[in-house]
Amino acid sequence: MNSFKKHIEKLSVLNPKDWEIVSKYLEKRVFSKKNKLLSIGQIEKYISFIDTGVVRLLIPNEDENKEITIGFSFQNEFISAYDSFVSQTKSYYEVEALTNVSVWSISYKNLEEIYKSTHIGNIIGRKSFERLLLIKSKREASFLNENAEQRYLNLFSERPELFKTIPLKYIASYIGITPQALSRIRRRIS
Amino acid sequence: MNSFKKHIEKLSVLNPKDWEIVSKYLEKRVFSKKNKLLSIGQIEKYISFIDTGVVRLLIPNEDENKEITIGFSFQNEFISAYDSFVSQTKSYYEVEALTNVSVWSISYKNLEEIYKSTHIGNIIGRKSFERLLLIKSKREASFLNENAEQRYLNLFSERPELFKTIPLKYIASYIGITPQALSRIRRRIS
DNA sequence: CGCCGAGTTGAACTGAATCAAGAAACGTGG
DNA sequence: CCACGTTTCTTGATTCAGTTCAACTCGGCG
Repeated sequence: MNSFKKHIEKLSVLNPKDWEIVSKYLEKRVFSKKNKLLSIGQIEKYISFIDTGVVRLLIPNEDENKEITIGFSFQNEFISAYDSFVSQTKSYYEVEALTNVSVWSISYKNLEEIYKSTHIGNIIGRKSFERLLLIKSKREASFLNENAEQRYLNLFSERPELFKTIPLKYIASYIGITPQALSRIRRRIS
Repeated sequence: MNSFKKHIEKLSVLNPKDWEIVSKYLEKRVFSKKNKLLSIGQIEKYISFIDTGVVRLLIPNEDENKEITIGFSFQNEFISAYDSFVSQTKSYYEVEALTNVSVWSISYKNLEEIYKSTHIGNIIGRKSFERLLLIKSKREASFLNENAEQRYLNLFSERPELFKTIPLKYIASYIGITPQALSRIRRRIS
């Protein structure tokens, strides 16, 4: 729980009373590698803070083996199928554990309680949303006016940690190209 | 103000007291065609509801004439440079009036007041965010696993109103292709 | 040891960009 | 209300980035 506490202390001043309330609602959940934190069609019940591990967000495709990766999250980041979470409707993407994963989760209902009774609740909700929107917006812009090589280089400079743990084929999918194309780009620029 | 009221009544039950508070904070703003509601580098101060007109969101590009369109909004929709608004940092995109435009705006500060003193404030914030996130997410998925023709057809079926008022070159830019490519697609499928 | 998934490489193909030029539509001033 | 210039849209020819299909290498694991 300590990593979570430290993280939100960075986002905003955390008074002890607020923390008391928040911590009461934290649920620890663990998942082993390749398992799903959330499957297609389920309603996202949690917003989660990754204590250890790496997860991937993906949209599985009609014709198998053509799934697309829409995001990754690491230790000390929040993760949720936000679309589904905020609207409490079925998710059209999956959340999958790339490694063994351990998270601290707050359920939708409990988050509402936290909103009502603390100041920090809003910060958690707002900040993790801001971050998401920023990533999505950058991503949109990069699809619209960069080529694959530039997208790769950007990703590499902005999130180098990705390349330590994540298979290249998922990264290829994330930047919107085939593994073959990524392989060629990497050879070209090295 | 009436169109705004009707709109939020659709989103949630609106009690008279809440409306009294909200309406007090509404500012009418008008822009004539081709003017900007927000320029690059400014901080978005408002969340606005479009009473009449059409606006376009765009990222102007280093080499002129290569700007990219990242969104449109119509009558009875909310519009804001959300990224900038929520984080109160400089916007990297512009909001431009494609026609003469009239909006009802709520400033950041006043929205905080509304949050504190009404229930409807949250609904306004939350719903317009949900909508944005949904559009962005769909868009991301469509860039990743659809070709230009499919993107065009989707857009056409989902937002036919776009094609009545908006120059095709902006639509081309929005779906991520050149006007020439769009022209060819349209010929091919008709 | 043999297998399997991840990554690489090659060759052919294709969707969309680019460059260039002309046609159509639009709006502004006389 | 017409004439003009400007912007938008279309069409053609060429080029190019990235896909597809296929074969091969490499490293880890049962």
